[in-house]
Amino acid sequence: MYILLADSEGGKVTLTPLDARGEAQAETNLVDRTNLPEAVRDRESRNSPRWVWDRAQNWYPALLEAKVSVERCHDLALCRPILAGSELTLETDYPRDFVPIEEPLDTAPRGFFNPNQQSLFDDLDQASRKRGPESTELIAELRAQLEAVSQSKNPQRLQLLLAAESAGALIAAEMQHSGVPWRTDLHEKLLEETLGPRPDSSALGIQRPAKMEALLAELREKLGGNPFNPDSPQELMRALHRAGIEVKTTRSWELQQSKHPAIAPLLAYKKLSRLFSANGWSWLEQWVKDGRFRPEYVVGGVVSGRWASRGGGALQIPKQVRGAVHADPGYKLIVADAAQLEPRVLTALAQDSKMAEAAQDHDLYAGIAAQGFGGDRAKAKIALLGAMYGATTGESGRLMPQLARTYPQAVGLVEAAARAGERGEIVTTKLGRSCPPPSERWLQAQRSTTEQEQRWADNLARSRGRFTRNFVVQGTAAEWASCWLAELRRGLRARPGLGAELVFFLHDEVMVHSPESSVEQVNELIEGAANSAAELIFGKVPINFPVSIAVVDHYDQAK
DNA sequence: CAAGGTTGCGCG
DNA sequence: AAAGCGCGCAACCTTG
Repeated sequence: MYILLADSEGGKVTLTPLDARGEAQAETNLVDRTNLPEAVRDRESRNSPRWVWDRAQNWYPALLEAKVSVERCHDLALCRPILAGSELTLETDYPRDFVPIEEPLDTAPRGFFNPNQQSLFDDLDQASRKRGPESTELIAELRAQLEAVSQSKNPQRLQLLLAAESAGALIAAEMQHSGVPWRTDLHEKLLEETLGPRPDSSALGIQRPAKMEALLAELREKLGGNPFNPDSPQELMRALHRAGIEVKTTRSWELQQSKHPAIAPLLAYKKLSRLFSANGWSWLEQWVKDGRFRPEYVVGGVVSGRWASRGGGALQIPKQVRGAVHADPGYKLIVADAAQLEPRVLTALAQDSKMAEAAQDHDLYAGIAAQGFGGDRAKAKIALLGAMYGATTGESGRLMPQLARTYPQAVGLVEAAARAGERGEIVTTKLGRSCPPPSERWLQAQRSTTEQEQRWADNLARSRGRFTRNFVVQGTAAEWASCWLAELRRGLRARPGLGAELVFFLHDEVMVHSPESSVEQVNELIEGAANSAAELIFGKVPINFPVSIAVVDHYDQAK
């Protein structure tokens, strides 16, 4: 059922078979680290166990490198904080003072297993790898986690959450391994067309690309000819004020309000500057190797359970450069995103039947608009987003009462989450992930006495209310997305002949790199996985979670 | 001069 | 401070 992997003496690894409660089942095997991939492959093919390890990130990249993949795992380090913080385990013995599971790697060179840098560290790999936790320690942790789930208020949901999270750990490693297909030549062409030729980095001084220099010259001239550094907000602000442009910040949206002739070149400069520094030539050199962008994903890196990423800005690939994300010859990129995921999640959470009617429409916002906003889609969208984010002023705030009248259930749910957060309580997603409790500082502020302090405390309370309001929706949406991803992976593994690979995931969007001949079948898997995810989390509910699928050659053709 | 904070902007 | 949630990163700027 389970096999636990742990470091042992002298470069050996223990494989410990365990039963469903984490009790040792058969004898422990000791294998040499170099023989581990073979051993894993063998056990995997025989009975497809659930692999247990301190963290997938410490084991799985090396297995993938050796062309060994596994179906299922239990990632102790990912599951621990979920259980320690969950409202559902409050009455269990699982310790709530969350201490992260020790990281066995030297953390100094970040992304140690990052394939982008592996060549630099190949020799150090074995030598500097500190031993991970002992198997006895890990077995005890597994038992404690399994017991916490079974004693919890809802074992099924927590079990699903932990399984989805662990599947996420596998998928993250696999996607990092495969990488996003990236055409360096197309990216360079874009850079050259937009910025001019690559500046010579061997020359001294600041090197701006030609088109940035040209815009800068124009900008300086229109601001009166004084030299200043446009990349310094302070200097830029002074230069603008000298020219009589009275702005409070140098943000683009605010600059846009002004009609001054300097504004156009300034905004253009900012745009180019962003491309140059965030996704320019040095980004390409650092992150794209052999036609693949291999970001490091941090599963559960966001409080709400969303993934984060480290290095390369993987979750912020600008629309501008998406043309460089390009399918290989004979392949397509299948880009699928869940349509209006968060409002649909809210509908299911609140079991708001009126909103469920609106959700019959593939375009939920259009459905809402038809029901209560005179067909004005933009208004409906602003109102709904405002409800989920906690808007109080502006157009969004004004639309709230109207929304609350039409959808008392849905609005009531987020309002209740907000009030709980303001009181300092924790709130919980559908599958049992709870938000962090308020900090000591926050609690202390709430006990303050003077009027001024109390105003600040109210401010903090409202701010926490907006956080908890959004947490239940964003967190449950993240759970839906994890299940979607895991179900899709399962489908793809069951049909290896398709030759399709998951290569990218972004909150509510997945990208599959698929041979052209497999596209139709992959699309079916994607839609099937979405239905499965909805049913796993919410059961049989009359709310659909449609996905929009684009089959393209390059990413900027999607949406 | 390294560490940490702020500004601004990219993404959902 | 673009009305309201969640992030990462580069560059500038301040602090120790």
